[in-house]
Amino acid sequence: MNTEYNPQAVESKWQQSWQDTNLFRVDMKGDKPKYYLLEMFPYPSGRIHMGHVRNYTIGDVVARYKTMRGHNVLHPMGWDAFGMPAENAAIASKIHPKKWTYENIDYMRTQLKKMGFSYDWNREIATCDPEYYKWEQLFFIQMYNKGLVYKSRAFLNWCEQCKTVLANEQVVEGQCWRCGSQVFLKEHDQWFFKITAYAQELLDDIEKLKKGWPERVLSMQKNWIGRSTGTLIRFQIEGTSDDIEVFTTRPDTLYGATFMSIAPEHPLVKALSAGTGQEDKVRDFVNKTLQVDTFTRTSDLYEKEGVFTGRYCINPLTGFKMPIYVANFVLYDYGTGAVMAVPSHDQRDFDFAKKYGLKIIVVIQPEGESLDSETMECAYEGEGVLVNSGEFNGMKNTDAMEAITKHLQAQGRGSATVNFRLRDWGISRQRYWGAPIPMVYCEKCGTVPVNIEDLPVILPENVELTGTGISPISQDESFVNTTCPACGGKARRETDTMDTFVESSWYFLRYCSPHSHDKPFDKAEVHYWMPVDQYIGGIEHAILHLLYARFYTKVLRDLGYVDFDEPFERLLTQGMVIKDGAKMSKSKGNVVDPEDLIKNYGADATRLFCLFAAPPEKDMDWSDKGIEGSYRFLSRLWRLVFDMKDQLRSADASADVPPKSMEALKRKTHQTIKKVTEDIEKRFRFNTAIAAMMELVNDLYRAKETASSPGEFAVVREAVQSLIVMLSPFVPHITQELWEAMGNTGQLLRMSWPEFDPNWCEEQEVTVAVQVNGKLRATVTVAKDADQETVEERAFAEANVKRFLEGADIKKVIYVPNKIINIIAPLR
RNA sequence: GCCCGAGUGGCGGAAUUGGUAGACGCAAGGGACUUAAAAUCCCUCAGAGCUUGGCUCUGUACCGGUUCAAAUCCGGUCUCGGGCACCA
Repeated sequence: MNTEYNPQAVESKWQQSWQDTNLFRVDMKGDKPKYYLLEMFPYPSGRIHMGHVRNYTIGDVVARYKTMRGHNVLHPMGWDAFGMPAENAAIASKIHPKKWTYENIDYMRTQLKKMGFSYDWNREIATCDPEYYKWEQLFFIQMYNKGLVYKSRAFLNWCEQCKTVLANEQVVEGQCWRCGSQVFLKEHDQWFFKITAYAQELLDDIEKLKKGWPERVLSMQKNWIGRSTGTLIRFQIEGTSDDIEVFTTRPDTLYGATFMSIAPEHPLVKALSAGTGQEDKVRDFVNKTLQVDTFTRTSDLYEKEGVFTGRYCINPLTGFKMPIYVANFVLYDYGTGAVMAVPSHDQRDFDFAKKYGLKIIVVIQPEGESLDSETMECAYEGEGVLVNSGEFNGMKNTDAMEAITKHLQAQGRGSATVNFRLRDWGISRQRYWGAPIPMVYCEKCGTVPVNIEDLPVILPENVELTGTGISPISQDESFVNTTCPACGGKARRETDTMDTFVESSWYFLRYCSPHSHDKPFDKAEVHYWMPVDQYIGGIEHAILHLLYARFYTKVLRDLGYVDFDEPFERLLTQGMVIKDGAKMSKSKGNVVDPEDLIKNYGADATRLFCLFAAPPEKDMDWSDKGIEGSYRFLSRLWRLVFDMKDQLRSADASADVPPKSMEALKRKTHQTIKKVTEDIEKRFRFNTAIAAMMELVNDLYRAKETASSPGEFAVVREAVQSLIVMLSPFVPHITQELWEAMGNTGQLLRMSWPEFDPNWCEEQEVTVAVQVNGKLRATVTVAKDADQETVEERAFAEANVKRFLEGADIKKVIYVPNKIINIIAPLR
């Protein structure tokens, strides 16, 4: 053992040892309770960043802790390896995405090993491996056969920069989640996963997640699913037998519906305007609107405009001829893409009606007021009583909602319905580096799934990447041209690839049996390990990945693969790593490279600071000075053991009765064990756990000065030994080295977690605060659980207490044992 | 606009059930050791005041309330962060 703490030497020594002994290998043998700890796997972008370091350090503490508590812990790692950066790198520097990806994986694996994370590398997976995406293609076909996958032509979010469509979840404030450029709507053929079929279940099962997931994530998911109840109403288009369908949450205002607004993307637009003389105007308006990016279109400031289609529809209750407008504010995506407009009771419709001179009819009167459609200056959106509403006049509007819906139902013109904001998940990507969609287009048979025996549909490697926006594999004739699985005739393959979020929707299942060749995963293995007991990752996936994975789990359940409803029992969303008040980014120049930290301070100091600087769920401020503090602490720990190593080696840690001089240290030791155990177990508060261990080190430095006899060193040894074991999940390398230096053998990961003795956790003397009229006037030290009389006697003896009691009558004394005594004594 | 969270020293943060606010660390200042520096060790460190080895007052975004006692509970306000949002 060296005098000086040299992290590099210590860390590489033990990393080698762990690898050589397969220390982190797990399987489902044994009678220990299982524990599945999962961190969100990284995209192999090239190097790990501080966000990974923080995420995986938190996970590693829990994994090691649970192992030491006697659990059989599955702690896997892999690569979310399909995705656009690989392709962009290929376009920019002519490296094949596969080569680029696998080189990155190799480098990042080395980096993760240098951090000392306890992954079972035997279970490593990369989603770009055909052995992985083969099963995804199988799921796709099975979902297709079950009606959970369909193809449709629709207006979709298009990112010009990435040359691909995006799912709704991947558009943030009208911008691409990946590159930040503006998103436009563009008409496309797309494959969809029918996530809406699970909308209600996804919402209902949030209840099951309440005990283990952060409230914040659940409320975001609830918002996203966006359930609202209302009425579906069919309006007949004048002069035809066709209908326009509308979803409304205000059927009570139907008598006031005086016109109709439909989205520019609505498929009826063309037909409606045909032959009315409005055709040109409508076409120009639609084209103009479609050119506006999504962000502008959905902003409050965007001018509300519309064009009359030249047609009318009939209000089913009043028979009123409602002009049909194409309006730029109507979302094709929500409800039916058409809205019945009630200008008297909806501000937007009111503004629109004023602008285009459309009729306004008041149908709800608020109590004690009388609105007049001629004079009203804004819409009335509140509650009231129905007027101008035929047989419903006089009814409260809240009652009228149901009554009118029933009435419509009887006429065959409407029905009560539930509408979700959630849209089906569009998964086609017009990009190369992804899993091919296993479908074939046959001239005779139409769209046909690939035969299951023919999977995987391998992504061709010999392609040219130009970045022009045409799917590269569509250029590969040998890939595209195939035979129809049904009739054997000439056919063409689908050339879009799947959204990479599909891969991350089930990778946690593959980890359970990563080498399974004949099926996606072994049922018994999955049954043993799943669900994930603790999932850890960034809040940025609150909706995206976490919603998709929940959906996919339910689909796989319905396909008979798994028998649980939710994949992740508990979720911890860790905060971002911030420096100088901003998220680390190249453009801001505030990036800290973990590799430099490992080089300068070692992995242990890096891990320690990540855990100590803030509680895991909060954003963490990076501080260059802070990591020096962590390094200082580890050096202090090193010296402590080094200075005493001879005495510690010869001391007997099992001596039961400590000498008087060491009672305080023994007490502190057991208090620290209790605190650290509870902080990890109950609260995930690693920062306070570390603070407690720092206190113990401070006390040990004091004890070191006074200890001389073997009996005293026995207590010191117990303290140091417990400390090293407890610190090992946090800083596994230095602790292992010190463990050995003290004359112990074996891996700390195989040691059991120290137990505290409750008798030694309690102080025998306590400091009781003495208050007079609620203000602190003194403190007295008394025996633990001293009775009130004793404490009172001591309290009254305090000079400062006497001073404040002078000229006062003691009315009442409140005593909380071991804490506080409050003397209530108002002045005379 | 609706729905969540948060607000404590110069800074990161602690106070777990309402019971001594500021643990632990960083920064800063002072001292010891040293030829010197680094490292290390020790001390001070919320603000104001005073009769200064100690004591008083104020203090957990702001205003008010409940309570013997509030950072913690309740009502209101402000600020910041996040989500949803022309959602029919």
